[in-house]
Amino acid sequence: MERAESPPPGGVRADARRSRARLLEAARTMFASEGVDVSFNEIARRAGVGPATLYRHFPQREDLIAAVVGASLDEVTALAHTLDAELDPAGALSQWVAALVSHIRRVRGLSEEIMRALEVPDSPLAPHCAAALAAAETVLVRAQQAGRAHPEATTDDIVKIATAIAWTGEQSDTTTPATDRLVALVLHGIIGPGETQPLHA
Amino acid sequence: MERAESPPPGGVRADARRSRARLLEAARTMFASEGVDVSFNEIARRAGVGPATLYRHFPQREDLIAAVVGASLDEVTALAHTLDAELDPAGALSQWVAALVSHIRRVRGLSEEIMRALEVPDSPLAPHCAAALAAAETVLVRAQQAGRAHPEATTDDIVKIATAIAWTGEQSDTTTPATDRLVALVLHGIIGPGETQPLHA
DNA sequence: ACCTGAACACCGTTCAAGT
DNA sequence: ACCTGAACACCGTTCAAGT
Repeated sequence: MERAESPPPGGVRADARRSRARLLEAARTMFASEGVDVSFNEIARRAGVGPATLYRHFPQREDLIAAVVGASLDEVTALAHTLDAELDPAGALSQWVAALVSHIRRVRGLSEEIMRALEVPDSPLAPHCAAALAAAETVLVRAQQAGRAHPEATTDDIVKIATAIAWTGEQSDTTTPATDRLVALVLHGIIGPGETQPLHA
Repeated sequence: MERAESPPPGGVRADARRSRARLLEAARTMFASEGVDVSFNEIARRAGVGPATLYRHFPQREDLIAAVVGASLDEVTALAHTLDAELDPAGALSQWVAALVSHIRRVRGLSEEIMRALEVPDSPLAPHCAAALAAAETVLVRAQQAGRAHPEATTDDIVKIATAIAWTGEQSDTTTPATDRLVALVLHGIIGPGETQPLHA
């Protein structure tokens, strides 16, 4: 979906279009290498535009973040339906959570942005979060109906816990297995009536 | 325990002692109100000393943080033994995790520091984390021996998950019940063989 | 031995001026 | 309509100079 703001009558000027594209490209590469907390001024520098131009196109930092990583978040959302169709209830739920965690982990600092967007609903990232919550409902409800998920768990719980696990070890590039462990542990439950399945999901 | 650095032969000068005390006091109040990410310069200003004096006493930001909140962390550590003596295995484990979460939540930004300290072992906060891990072992092992905790769960898992939950909602002052829910959910397990206990711990 | 305040390079953000 | 570069107030950190 496109920006809701109506473009000027004569259409968007060519230089504006070009600036926006360069900013997005610069942000994409810098987010991927340095994380979401890179200097705003440096993104502008890298894009070859003035700082004010960056602010004109993306008034809030989160606007830029949403423009860059929103689509990637939507991918995970879409994945839920695939998993739901192909796997058993418990499998679909746990695979989806694992996928969500690994997606969030791909950009340093993203977990914090998502957590904020979950709390303040007028964030630019909020629509993508809402979509993810809807996707979570698909897999969660099915697992609950099959008696394979706690009946009181909510989609909010699921997404928050996934985000929190993704945040874990964000400081020092912990390898994926470490967070996989936590996902498995959380999903299988720490205190329970003595199930002894091994932890590797 | 005191700083390992040996004091100068003539003892610590009075003004140095006073500066240190003022810095700690200023940091304590500002950490409590604003969180751990307050401006270093402003702490110095509040303490009535120059910036360089702050750096002299606490070369790394984490040195100051450890000096201010270390003791509070040690309280939770001590609590483990009390709970262990008074409660059943599962109760002691879950109460301790809940206490850990609520302690970390009292200072905004602290969760991030603790997570870092868990990963990089030469952090000034690391000793306090190590103590907490040892305390976790007490309650965890007992719960495991009683068959009330996953046999493959480690103390590292416990403390990391608690820290991650504490981080949850740190952005927007979520009320305690919200994190209590997550603690209960994580402890009881999301996917398990159909236990239907209610979520309020 | 310890403190001070000025200094440096940076940051986020805005504003007047250009085309 | 859009961009520019200078500007402002701030930050973390360091350094020469004081006592």
